[in-house]
Amino acid sequence: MPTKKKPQAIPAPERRGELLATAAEVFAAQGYNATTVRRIADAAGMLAGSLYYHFDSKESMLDEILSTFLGELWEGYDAVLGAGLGPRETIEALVTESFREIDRHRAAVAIYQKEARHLAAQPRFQYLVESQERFEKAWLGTLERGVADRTFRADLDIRLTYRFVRDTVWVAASWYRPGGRHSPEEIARQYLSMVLDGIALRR
Amino acid sequence: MPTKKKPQAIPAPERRGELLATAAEVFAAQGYNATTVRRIADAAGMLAGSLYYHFDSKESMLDEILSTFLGELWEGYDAVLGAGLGPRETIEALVTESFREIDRHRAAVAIYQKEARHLAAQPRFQYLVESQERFEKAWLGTLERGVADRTFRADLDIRLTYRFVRDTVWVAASWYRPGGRHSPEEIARQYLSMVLDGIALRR
Amino acid sequence: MPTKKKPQAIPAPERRGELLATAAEVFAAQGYNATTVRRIADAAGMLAGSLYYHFDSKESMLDEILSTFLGELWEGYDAVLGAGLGPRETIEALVTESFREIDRHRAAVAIYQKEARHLAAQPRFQYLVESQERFEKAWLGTLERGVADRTFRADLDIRLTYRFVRDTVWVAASWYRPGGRHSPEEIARQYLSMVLDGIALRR
Amino acid sequence: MPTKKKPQAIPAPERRGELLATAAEVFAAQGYNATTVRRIADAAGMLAGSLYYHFDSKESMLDEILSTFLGELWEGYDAVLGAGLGPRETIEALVTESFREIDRHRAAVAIYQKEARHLAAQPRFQYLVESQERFEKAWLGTLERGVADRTFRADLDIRLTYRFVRDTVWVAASWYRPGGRHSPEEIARQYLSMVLDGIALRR
DNA sequence: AATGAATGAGCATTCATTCAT
DNA sequence: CATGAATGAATGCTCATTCAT
Repeated sequence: MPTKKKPQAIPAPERRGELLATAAEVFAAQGYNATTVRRIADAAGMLAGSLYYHFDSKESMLDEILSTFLGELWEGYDAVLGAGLGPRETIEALVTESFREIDRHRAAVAIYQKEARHLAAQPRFQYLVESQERFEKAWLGTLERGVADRTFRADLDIRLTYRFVRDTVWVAASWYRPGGRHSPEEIARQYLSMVLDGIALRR
Repeated sequence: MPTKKKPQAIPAPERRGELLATAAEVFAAQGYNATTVRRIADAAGMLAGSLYYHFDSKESMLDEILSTFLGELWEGYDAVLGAGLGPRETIEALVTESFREIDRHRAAVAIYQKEARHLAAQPRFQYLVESQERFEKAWLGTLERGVADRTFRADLDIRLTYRFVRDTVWVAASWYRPGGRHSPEEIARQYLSMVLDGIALRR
Repeated sequence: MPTKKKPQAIPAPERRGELLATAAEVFAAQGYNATTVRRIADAAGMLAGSLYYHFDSKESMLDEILSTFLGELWEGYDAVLGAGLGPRETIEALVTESFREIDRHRAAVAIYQKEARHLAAQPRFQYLVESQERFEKAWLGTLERGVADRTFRADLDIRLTYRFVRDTVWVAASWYRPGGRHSPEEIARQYLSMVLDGIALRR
Repeated sequence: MPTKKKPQAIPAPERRGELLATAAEVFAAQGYNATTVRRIADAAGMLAGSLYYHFDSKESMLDEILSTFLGELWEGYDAVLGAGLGPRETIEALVTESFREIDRHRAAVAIYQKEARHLAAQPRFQYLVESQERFEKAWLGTLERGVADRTFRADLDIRLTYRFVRDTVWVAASWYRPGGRHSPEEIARQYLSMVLDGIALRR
């Protein structure tokens, strides 16, 4: 947790961040719907009603958690996509960036995995749909470039391949624990090795 | 599926099955907790209270859906595991069987993915834990055999590899729609090709 | 339970009686409100809905149980009250008759004790109020006669005495089990001895 | 009683007490099962859900009402039983204490009378059984001492006598209204006179 | 900033009752 | 006579949210 908040006057935006981190952890552990505002408040050491001084609603906490996460994710992705790398290097960089993101925002990623689909139906979470579309465009485009320049195999259904790679990376958030045996970079390397070269021994 | 039953003298135990299929569909679409008994009843064309003539509780519907699914899954898996196949053929058969299961029980698989973790804490759903342990033993054992006999690569963390393969297969339930472009067997073949040989073109 | 019902044709009024006895037993054991129609049906070996062939409603079962009991009770009481006995002999006869009634209709008496007060508010059970009024008149009148002719003590509040005697007798239904150690007449004798002469040893 | 609280800074734990008194009154009047949480809330001038801010459940209200009552009852009883009185004086003191308790906790006593038997089956209300056993031991023991020292008659079945005295006292709660014509002590005196010496005039 | 108390809508579940067969 | 299936109103309870202090 960040520094001690200053005695007074200043709005203490850090408090927001702390509370959101707490909320994200609980949402990830119990699921958004199953999480009561009271449990978040308990975890934050306050009463349920007090959260409403900081946030409009339970939903707006979720909103802020997800949009903050997606903001940072796209910062990283955009840097990769704008770097002019080849298809294979782009995939490698995106996967590595993804595992770093899982490391930094594990709770947010887990929430995203569980809740994105049904949240996407609400206007408020329209940006989830947009993000997903950009996401698909970036990955699918890279795979297509790779097939075209013979980096990737041409005999696979490309949408199936896209889903394979995408899922393969992100589900890791469901078991990944920051500070565990493997660093995000190490996990990325192993995953890339499996995705690119397969698990069968080459002869 | 909520097709109206024919105006004949249908035996009745089928009614249970119909209702469970309806419930599974709704659970899969909205999540177990977010699904109200009323919505299930709506989908079944009856009133909420009427469901309780057939089932003890919302939870017992979930229970019956999951245990039925796992029962059939293990029937298939046990046949594969008892067939005396080599590691690669075993993995191929398990993956194919899994996609067939996704095809037959898409809703149940989706529910399992979303809810298994927190349900496992309840005594009533202890069998989820047991199933998961058997599952892990079967897959991990096969991978280890494969590493030993040089079917699979020895340079990968084996637990990471297990998770990779496992997740890779089952998340497919989140996008798979029965009756779509690809048959389960076709999807299995493509997934196996990616998992075993990778997506990179071999030189 | 009575004789085997005849093969057909005749409406079998005995069946009603059997069912009412079953219902009374369950009402007495669990309380009227807490008793579900299903439990009565279970105890009678049929399904809940089937009871409605015999009775209009759960309430009408209760009604029939109570009115039958009160009918028999008043038959006995009226015989006593019309016999021209002295106050002490009247009290003795009423108490003895009451214990006989408890012996014959234990369930009904227990139900009466628990439910009469709040049932009395409903028009349908108006007869409970009337019965209670006749009851009070009979007992109070007898006690007053006894005070007047110096059979009973004059130094006691007569309404208090009435309640004392009345409650004393009827609560016995809450612990009395037919076929137990004491016959109704034996219990009546002991109660009368206590009520009339007290439990203290006379010097 | 639902008197509006004064517009001051009242400590708040009193609120619990007020609500419990209200609930007890309703339970006593309608029976525990027949009482809806909504009716209690109505009587307290709030909505049903609001009660759950103060209490865990309807059952825990009942629990608190009964255990509070029994706690105070045993405080009084223990003082009497520890005072080293003779059998007759002990009975007199217990009866007087009981009527005082009825005066103070009329609703709780009435609830106890109606519900204790079936509540006793639940583990949560085990203390009702224990209390009843201590109760029986105290009364039965006192009666036995009295028979031994020739204070009480030897020609009566002692268990029957116990039930007689016990019921005789406690049913009074069903008609007693605090603030009525007779003080608890006056009623106790009359009851004792009847129980000990009988209602028949001595010659 | 936070508390304590309350709101009100909604939920899973129960149950007396109905009715076609 | 009895069953199987359904109804619909009510019940205990939960929970996001509000607001005066």
